[in-house]
Amino acid sequence: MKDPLILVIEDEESIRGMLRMALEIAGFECIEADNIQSGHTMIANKRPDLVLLDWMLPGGNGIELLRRLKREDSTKELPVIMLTAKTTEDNMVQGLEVGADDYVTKPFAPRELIARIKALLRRSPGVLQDERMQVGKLILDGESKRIFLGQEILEMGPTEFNLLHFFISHPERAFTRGQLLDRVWGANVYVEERTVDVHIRRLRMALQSASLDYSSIIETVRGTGYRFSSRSVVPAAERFEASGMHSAHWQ
Amino acid sequence: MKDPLILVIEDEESIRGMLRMALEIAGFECIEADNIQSGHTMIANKRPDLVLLDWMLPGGNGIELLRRLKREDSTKELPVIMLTAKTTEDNMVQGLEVGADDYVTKPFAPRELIARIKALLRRSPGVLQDERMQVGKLILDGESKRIFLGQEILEMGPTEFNLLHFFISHPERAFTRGQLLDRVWGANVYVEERTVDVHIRRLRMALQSASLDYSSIIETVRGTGYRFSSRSVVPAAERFEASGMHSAHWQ
DNA sequence: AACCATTGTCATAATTTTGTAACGCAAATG
DNA sequence: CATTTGCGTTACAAAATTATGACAATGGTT
Repeated sequence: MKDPLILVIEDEESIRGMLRMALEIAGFECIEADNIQSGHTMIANKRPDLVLLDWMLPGGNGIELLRRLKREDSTKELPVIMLTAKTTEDNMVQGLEVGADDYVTKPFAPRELIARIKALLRRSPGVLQDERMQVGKLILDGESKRIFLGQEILEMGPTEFNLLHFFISHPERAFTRGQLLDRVWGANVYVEERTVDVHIRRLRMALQSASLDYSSIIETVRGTGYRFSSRSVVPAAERFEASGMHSAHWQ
Repeated sequence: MKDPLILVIEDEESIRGMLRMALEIAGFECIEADNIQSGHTMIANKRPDLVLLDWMLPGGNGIELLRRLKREDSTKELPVIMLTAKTTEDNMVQGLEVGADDYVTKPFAPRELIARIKALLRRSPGVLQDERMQVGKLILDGESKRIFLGQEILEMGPTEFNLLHFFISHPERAFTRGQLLDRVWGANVYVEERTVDVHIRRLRMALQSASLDYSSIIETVRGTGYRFSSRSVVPAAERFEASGMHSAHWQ
């Protein structure tokens, strides 16, 4: 999985440096801004997973930015940790009230900061996930992270699960290996394109149970890549029912 | 078991937001009202398990609503926690006199609030604690805080008990280590994610008696976390019986 | 104070999953 | 047909992820 991206908005060069080092050691990607202005821009462009925001900043108070972030829907969910020099209760309270997800007072122990960052980050991924989709007798349950074929549970690795998840939500459409790598493996991951073939095979293998064989639901599009198509396996009757909901439905 | 439903009656948007986040992380359902009026309506319609009531509210004092709630039989039992900005003894006393079950002064630590909510919910029957749940031959008795496997009593530490309690109330669903930390250990607890592994192991160890071995009822979901699934241990016949009660029932 | 149970962390072992390379067949090309 | 190109398969070693055992800190008891 890709390293989480942390944006540090802090004007003091030395503190930024320390933070960058601590963050990178802990395995985070790190980008920096030294003022509200560029900080806001970076949030819009780089889409960080979390923001460390200094309380006092030139060109506008830090809490001002925080307020703006929590007001906009697009950034409302973005976790923000306030960095404050003062220990006064006032600041903390005000920060939390405006919507900071946590705050840390300088000087802070890097270890504690990292722990808090992790604590916040672990809440993020579970938001956009748990759906349930079905095509024919093939069911993908995002909650339990399982695949059912009829009554049986299919065993497969995480990558195959993600691949199937992507396919089942983008049916009847051909993707190149490159597209699959970008959208299933994630951008900026350098992996041989032919590796996709191997995972396609593993997925096909997994798509057969004792009684049913759905392996051909993933079709090869020669010269292009692969396509998930229910036409090849799902009987006509079921197909009609499913197609009405764009080949998948949730319950 | 369905998550307890908490109603937050509070006019300040930012505080509501913070509360919602804290509550949801702690595993509660959350609905909100920004004034006495709609708050009262929601209590009647949604039947929350507990109410967080701000002291000062537009359209009628918060304590006014509290008084009304405690007067009516239908809502007399409904636990209410007052939120007050002032630390003055007066308010607190007045609130408790009118029948608030607890009160918390702002600024409050989310952790403390959650703890108090749980403490209150424990008292109301059938909501949080005193339940008895069963999956196969595994029985969790909330009152005695004991676990039975068939005839035997299983020994385990508090954390393992809580973990099992959480799992048994949320079966057939995969959780990340982070989610487990948030919901079993509590929000705002900074613990290494790997620690979950260790407790899972301890729980699995505990889940075997002399005659029965239920350790595999906790499945590891590679790349994600863990899942409590009765499929692996409970015979089909029993499974049917249990599933009808959503895999758990209480007395 | 000594003891015991419980916890959170590490270090290390055990397993699974992943990415590649290699080989052979099948489908286009001409 | 002979070639070339693309894909399916298999086998492996590297990389990730989990399981496990040990240990020190903590907190409560006796």
